[in-house]
Amino acid sequence: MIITKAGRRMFPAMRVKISGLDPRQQYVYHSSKWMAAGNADSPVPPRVYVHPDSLASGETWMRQVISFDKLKLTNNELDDQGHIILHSMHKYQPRVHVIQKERGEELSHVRAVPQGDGTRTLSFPETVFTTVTAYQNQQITKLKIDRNPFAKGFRDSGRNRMGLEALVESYGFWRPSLRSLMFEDIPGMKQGDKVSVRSRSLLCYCYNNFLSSC
Amino acid sequence: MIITKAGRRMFPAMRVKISGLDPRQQYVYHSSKWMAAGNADSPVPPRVYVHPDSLASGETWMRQVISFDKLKLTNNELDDQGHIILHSMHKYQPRVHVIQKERGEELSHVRAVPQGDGTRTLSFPETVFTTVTAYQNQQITKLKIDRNPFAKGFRDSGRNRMGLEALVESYGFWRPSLRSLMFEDIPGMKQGDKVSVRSRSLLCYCYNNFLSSC
DNA sequence: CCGTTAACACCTAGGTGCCAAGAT
DNA sequence: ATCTTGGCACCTAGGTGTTAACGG
Repeated sequence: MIITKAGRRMFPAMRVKISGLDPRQQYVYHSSKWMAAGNADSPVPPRVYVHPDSLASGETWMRQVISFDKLKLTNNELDDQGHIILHSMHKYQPRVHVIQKERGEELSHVRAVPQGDGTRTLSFPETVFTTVTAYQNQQITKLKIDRNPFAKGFRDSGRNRMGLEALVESYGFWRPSLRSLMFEDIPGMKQGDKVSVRSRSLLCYCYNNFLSSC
Repeated sequence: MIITKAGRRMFPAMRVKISGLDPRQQYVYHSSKWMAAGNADSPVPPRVYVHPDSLASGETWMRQVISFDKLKLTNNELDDQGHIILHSMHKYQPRVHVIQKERGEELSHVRAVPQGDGTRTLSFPETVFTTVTAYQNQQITKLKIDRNPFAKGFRDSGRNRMGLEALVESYGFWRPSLRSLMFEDIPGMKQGDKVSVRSRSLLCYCYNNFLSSC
């Protein structure tokens, strides 16, 4: 994933369909978790992306696909735009937090995600990605240009579509697949089985698994 | 103000600075109230525009000017985009509601504004406007073109700036003036004097008073 | 006759990868 | 060497008044 100082979107965006919620007031958080690869060289407190539709009822969240397409990544540790701060050349795994609204707690881009019974944390291993400042692999570049509407200016309309795209399609990843969610090991959290999540837009992430660099 | 079926913004937008709030959780609503001019020919239930920053603390609201520039007006009574539905050739007065968040009440574009001690309703007589589908007065047109960045394509950069603009400037309206707020006569509401509001962008509205049509 | 509509040219605002230049 | 930066051309997305055609 390309990151800059000014902040760029994550493409493709995390898109999720959720069910099994109580039609009560809920949030959806989205955050990023730093994965392995070196010791603690991250002095920056982690941030979360609060979905702009928050605060909304469970009924509202379940009605349609929840898209995090306005989320922006940056490598600027002094960022004051509320973007998710990442380090280049590191591997990350996006996480989605479903947080039940209780009492008068405030939403915040900087505050840590409240933990406890009211919090569900989901993560999909196929959405793991590596941050870069310039693409290392020409096939990833091609894929981004073909899929991202904002990159249409670089499209080579007459090219033959063979390559990784056809390969990945043969794996059946390009169609949304129903995923059971994976609760993380948060102390005191019940591993309730009522919530299910459908992950979409997996295609490009799959490339990140096929190719070691992105 | 121009209204269409698809929905157009109100220009200039309502911009307000508020003080005297308790730094607790608050909303800011914005709605429109139909004024006089004929009997009840409005079978459509009135809508309100919920400021996108809602829900936020009083501290947040007081920190900067609150702009309602994304509010859209429409003359389509079957509108399903949540826009404010108005009738053409009628006079309206925008209102701002400051609503204290209590319990678990939900925000809604259609629900009526809750009334009681926790609600303050403000209105500025100088922001009264008349709805049209085509401008009736060439000076209003000129003003809109000169002030609205999206209408820059119609600007006649070499024109002489004399006319109503100079006239209104002589009245001192083009500078933000501190306005004491006017609480409406809502039963059971205390006329507390702690809240003050600074209304901005009054210039164009003033034209609506100088000119009978807009 | 007059109010309304929809397509239009022209803007603002912002999201792409590219590429030459800079930084380490 | 390798990674990073900032300006760029090229897009999407959407906000203007205009204008001709429409409709009561």
